[in-house]
Order: sequence, then structure tokens, then C-alpha cells
Amino acid sequence: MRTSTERSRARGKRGSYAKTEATRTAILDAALEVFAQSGFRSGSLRDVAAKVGMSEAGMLYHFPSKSALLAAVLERRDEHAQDFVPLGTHDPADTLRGLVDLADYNASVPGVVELYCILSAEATTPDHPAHTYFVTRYEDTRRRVSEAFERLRSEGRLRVEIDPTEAAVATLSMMDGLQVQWLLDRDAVDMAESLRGFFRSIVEIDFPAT
Amino acid sequence: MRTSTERSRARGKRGSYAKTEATRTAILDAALEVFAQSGFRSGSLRDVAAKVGMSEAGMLYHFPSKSALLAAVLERRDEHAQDFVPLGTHDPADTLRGLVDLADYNASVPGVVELYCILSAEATTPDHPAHTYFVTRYEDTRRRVSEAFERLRSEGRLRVEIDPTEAAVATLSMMDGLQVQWLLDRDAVDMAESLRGFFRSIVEIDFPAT
DNA sequence: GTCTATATGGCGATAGAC
DNA sequence: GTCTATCGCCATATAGAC
Repeated sequence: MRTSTERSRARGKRGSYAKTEATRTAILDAALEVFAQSGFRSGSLRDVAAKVGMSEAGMLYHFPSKSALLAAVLERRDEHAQDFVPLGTHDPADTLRGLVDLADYNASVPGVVELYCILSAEATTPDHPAHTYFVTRYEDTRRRVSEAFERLRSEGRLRVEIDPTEAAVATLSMMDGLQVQWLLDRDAVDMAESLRGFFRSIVEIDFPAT
Repeated sequence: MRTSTERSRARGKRGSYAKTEATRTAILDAALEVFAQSGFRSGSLRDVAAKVGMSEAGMLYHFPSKSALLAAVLERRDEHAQDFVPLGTHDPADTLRGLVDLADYNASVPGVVELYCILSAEATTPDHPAHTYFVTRYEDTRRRVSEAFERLRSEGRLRVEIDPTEAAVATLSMMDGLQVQWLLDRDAVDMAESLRGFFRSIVEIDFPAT
């Protein structure tokens, strides 16, 4: 826990005092909620400020613009999500199991899922502040998942007629599409279970008991 | 979400004057473009009016509110999309082939795809004007696609361990997710080809030469 | 570090003339 | 059927007091 004024510099980005750091966190929490509910374009700084209990101007001291706020929200979320998915050095099957774990966890934070669905769709237009973020994020993820499938294939665990890159595209599509369907009707869809089923249909892999 | 457009759109007979109908069509075309680029919440009537070359007030004569305009856009698009996908009475494999054809066609109208991705994500929040539209639309589509898979299974063409309902959920997820990925990087994804590949991995089915 | 006050502008929708 | 004019609201962002 950072309590001293000297040691509270977290990532060298900003904020030198513990109180600032706490305020920033509160703002990010509120922003996540608001953007998740209304999207980035329609979600207003007014709503975020109201939720965090301060003025809009006071908030803009910490994040100088709406886009800067969005970037910080995305960054923080990514750090968290990556804890779920082991990459590269492990058994490649762990990567797929990690994605299932992530889907399972996501079902407990609908607000975050909403934010991502709305934002990734909004950001498909090139002039959106998060456009390049999402483009590179998908490139990276596709490449990493594709590598996992490649290693599975080299171990003879991927069905022979399936291309690893295609499998990666399909995996990301499945995850994204499941989220929209789940948000629209949470009883009709079990994201983790459907993703497991998809993996089982293309790769030989064991999953922990459901 | 009441459309209130019944006046000029009664069942068989349309608007009384050709000019009204032409104007309505021009407005719908412009609205599709604007909503596709900015989403519904951020896309403005002002932009639509400018694109169609008339005043906002003049436009609101034809569609009394922004929500009414959205509803009309969705309705018109649905009519068009359903021409691609034969349902019920045909060979169930035709339904899947129709979905691939639809994906192929969609690649030629990125604006429409954008509209759908952004809108379906926005509309996951219950207070969105198009929320119930999307909920019932997904229910219907899931049911119809599920029926096609059931018939395929009864003919022994669906892989035995796959549940038809699960296959329907997965199919819609795949289609939706492919759209987002394709919009973000059109070179990295071939929607129709990926969908074909997905179908081939779960069902025995022939597709016309690519 | 947070506030009040305000500048500046876009938004959906309505009223009423032609 | 379309217009001009306007209302009332909300947005992002800045200036300067405390």
C-alpha cells in the first residue's frame, strides 16, 4: 500500500500523492460504469463527475480530456484481463483454458463487457479516439492465439484441416459475438460453456470440471 | 418503440404521393450512412438532414422522432437481408449457405455492417430505443438457425456431439464477431470464408465453388 | 486539488408561416 | 411538404478564486 507521499508514484505517469491516486482510481471506476452504460461517445463527463462526487472541472485536472480518460480506462482493464491468459512459455492449451476462464470472469462484470462491446464497435470508424488501440490490440491477440494453435497443431492436437490463423480469427469472433448475445439475453447464453464447446470441436483438449 | 409511420406505410399500399415516398427513401439512405458512421446516439438528425439536403424540421415531418427514423432504417434493412436466407421449407443446408451468402454480400456494404455492429452493441442497454428490437431479433434468428441444425442432425449431417441450439448460438456469435474484426482490419478477415470454415467444422455440407 | 462560473457550441424537438 | 426561427437542454473545455 502506498501511503507515503514520496513513494506513491505508481507508473511515473502522473499524480504524486496518495490522495490523487485514490481520486484517480475513483474517477476510473466511475468512468468505467458510465462508458459501459452509454458508450464513449454518449457517456458524458457530467455523469462521471456526478458519480464520483466532484465537479467536471475538478475531474479534468486529473484527466485533461475525455479521450485521455478513456485511454486510462482501457489500459487499466487490459492489465487486469491479461492476468487470466498465460501466453507463450506455457502449455499452449493453457492459453485456451485461460480464455475460457476470462469468459467466465467476464460474466461477473457485465459493465466491463458492455464497455468493450460498445467501444470496439464504435472504434471501428477510423476517426474514433480508440481506433488504433483496438486495431493493434486485435492484431496482437490474433497473433498470440494463433501461435497457441500452431503449437497445438505441431503436437497433433488441432484438427488437421484447420488453419491456426483461421482458428484464431474464429476464436476472437466467438468471444466477441458471445458477449453481445449474452448482454442481450443472459439466460440464453453461457459464454464460457459455449467457448469450451467451440474449442472442443476443433482441438483435443481437456478442461477442468465445469 | 412505436414507429408512427403507419400513415404512409400501410400494408400493401404505400404513400399517397410518389414524391413523399422518394423523400422517405432519400432520408433512410442518408440516415443509414450517418448512423453507420457515428452510431445512433451520436449520429445527429442535423447530419442526416444536411446529407439529404433538407432542414431538420422538414425531415421530422416524415419521421416524427429520431427513434422512429431508426426503427424505419432497421425495418428496411431486415426486409433486404431476409431475401438471402431461405428458411423452414427448404433443404436446411440452404439456410447455412444463405448465411454465407449474406456474409459475402455484407462485405460489399461496410456502412450497413457498421450500423449493425454499433447499434447491436449500443442496444444491449435496456433503455436504448432499439433494445427490444434486437432482443426479439436474436431470439427469432437463434430459433430459426437452431431448427436448421436440428433438421441437419436428424439427417445425420451434424456432428453427433453438437447440440443444435449451441450451434445456433455459435453461428450468430461467429457472424457478429467476424464483422467487428473485419471492420477493424478488412485485410485480416474474410467473413464469408471464415463462416464457411466454421460450418465445415461442425456439419457435413457442400458449398458452391468459392 | 477542487471549486464556481462561464464560454461556446451541438442536440432534438416544436410552432407557425408559406 | 418544407421552411425559418427558436426553445431548452446538455456537452466539453477553460479561467480564475480558494
